[in-house]
Amino acid sequence: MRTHIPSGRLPEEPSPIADDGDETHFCRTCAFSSACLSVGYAKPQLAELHCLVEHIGPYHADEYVFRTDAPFRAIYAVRAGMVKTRVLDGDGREHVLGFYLPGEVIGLNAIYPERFPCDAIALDTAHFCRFSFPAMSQLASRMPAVQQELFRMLSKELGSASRLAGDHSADERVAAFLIDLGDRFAERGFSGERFRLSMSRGDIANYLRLASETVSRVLTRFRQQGLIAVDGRELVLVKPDQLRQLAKSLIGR
Amino acid sequence: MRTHIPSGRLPEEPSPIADDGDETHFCRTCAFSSACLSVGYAKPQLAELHCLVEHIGPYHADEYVFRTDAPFRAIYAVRAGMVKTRVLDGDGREHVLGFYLPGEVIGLNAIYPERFPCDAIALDTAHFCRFSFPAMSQLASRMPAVQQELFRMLSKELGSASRLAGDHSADERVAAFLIDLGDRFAERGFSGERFRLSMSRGDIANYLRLASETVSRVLTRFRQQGLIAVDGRELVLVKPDQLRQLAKSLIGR
DNA sequence: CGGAGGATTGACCAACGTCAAACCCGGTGG
DNA sequence: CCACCGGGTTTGACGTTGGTCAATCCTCCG
Repeated sequence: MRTHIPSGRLPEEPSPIADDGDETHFCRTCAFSSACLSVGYAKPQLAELHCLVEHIGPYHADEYVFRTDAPFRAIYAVRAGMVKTRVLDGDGREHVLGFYLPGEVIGLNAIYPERFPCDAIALDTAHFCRFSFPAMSQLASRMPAVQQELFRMLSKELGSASRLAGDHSADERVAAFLIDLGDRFAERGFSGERFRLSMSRGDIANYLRLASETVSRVLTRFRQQGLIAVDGRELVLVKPDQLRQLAKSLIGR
Repeated sequence: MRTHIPSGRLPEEPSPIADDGDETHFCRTCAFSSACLSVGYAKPQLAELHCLVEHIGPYHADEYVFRTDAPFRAIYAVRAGMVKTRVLDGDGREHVLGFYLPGEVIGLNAIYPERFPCDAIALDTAHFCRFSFPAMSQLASRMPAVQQELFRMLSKELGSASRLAGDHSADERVAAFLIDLGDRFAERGFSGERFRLSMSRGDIANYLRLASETVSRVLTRFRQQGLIAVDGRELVLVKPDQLRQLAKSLIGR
């Protein structure tokens, strides 16, 4: 059974697309814009960053952005759409490492092995900025703010990876997942309480280490309890505080 | 019941201690030595690294090296002994993020939040090198090899964090844990098949998301199957290949 | 209108957690 | 020297959460 989502099809929400960069401006949501702008680099320095960026896309749902074992040459910032990264284990079971929104960066886990340790697959129609990593680290040597931003991104991702590693109930994990996604949408200027889950229930399950049936059941229960409203992949967090309460053992401190 | 470990108390094994650094030499196992030496930096540059290092310790078992929420100023390389990092969740349950051997570095996950997101607790008598992080990143800007090494360490840790996040049976997780530890001992020049588990069964359990009883049961089963020999915390991997086989869904791609 | 893939729901089951008892070892003090 | 104590470890019995299998439904498409 479905819940009718209150005011229809999210008419006035900005779509989670930030494809607004050009030759001299960063996309509104870009992970790197803050690295430079906030520290006051002027246009000429920005140009350096721009000249190592390559806009790629569109990729359509289910298309690979990069594949496991491909040699690592670049990191990718999501400009529009949504992606998942995943590994397939020996038995062919999928483990989803993460979902990435516009403004977020993928490929950082490939630096050490010098090959991508995972696949990246578009969930939506998605666009990216590709940053050559050698060029990027060279730039980082000259621009401490860029270096700092790379350190921060890596460290941040380390934090979220270990959050998932904890052992928690299905309810806690699903609640934490919804809250985290909402917070990240909000961080990028979208609504944090009303958004689209571009991934399938199976993807969510493979991310949270649950069976897709369990994800389904938990979502249904949350809906019955009035915590959320779901219509297919459209989602509203009706009682975010209560969800956050549920999730607090995971979200941590 | 206990297995008598073949040749007694590991008499001729080098103890996992690498406290052999001085004012002009790195410890044999140091994570940073390769960053500089392998790229051919001469003594003067090395001196720069040395002057931002501070030797601290000894810490005894159960002593804190740093605590959750303490402001982040430095990263720590283990010189001798073993440490765990851990978080306590809302209900006071412990989640162990990792165990660290001589030559490995802790504190990288504190860069982004600018506070330590976890406690670090000695399991043994342990010594450390403390590297001021501001000084370190400044140095990284001037020495690409240092910057590169930091990126690599962060990326590597990201890899291991997501490995644990997968969903696997208790057997697979314990096997992977033993193999991983052995590989890391070997990487640092110690025996990879005969070593001491400085942490309690409970610590292992909190790391692997199992109950300590389950860890105990799996270890006894492995012993009965002749895969390992255990005497308290002394361990021998009798059939590493078979363990690696068991662990492959976790270790591998 | 029909087909296909995802989502939901239900019934059953197994892996692992919980609770509890016994055990082992090292340490301490009489 | 030995008895006692205490924490960690092992082992056993049992319960619960979430996985598996299967049927149905829904929705998006052609």
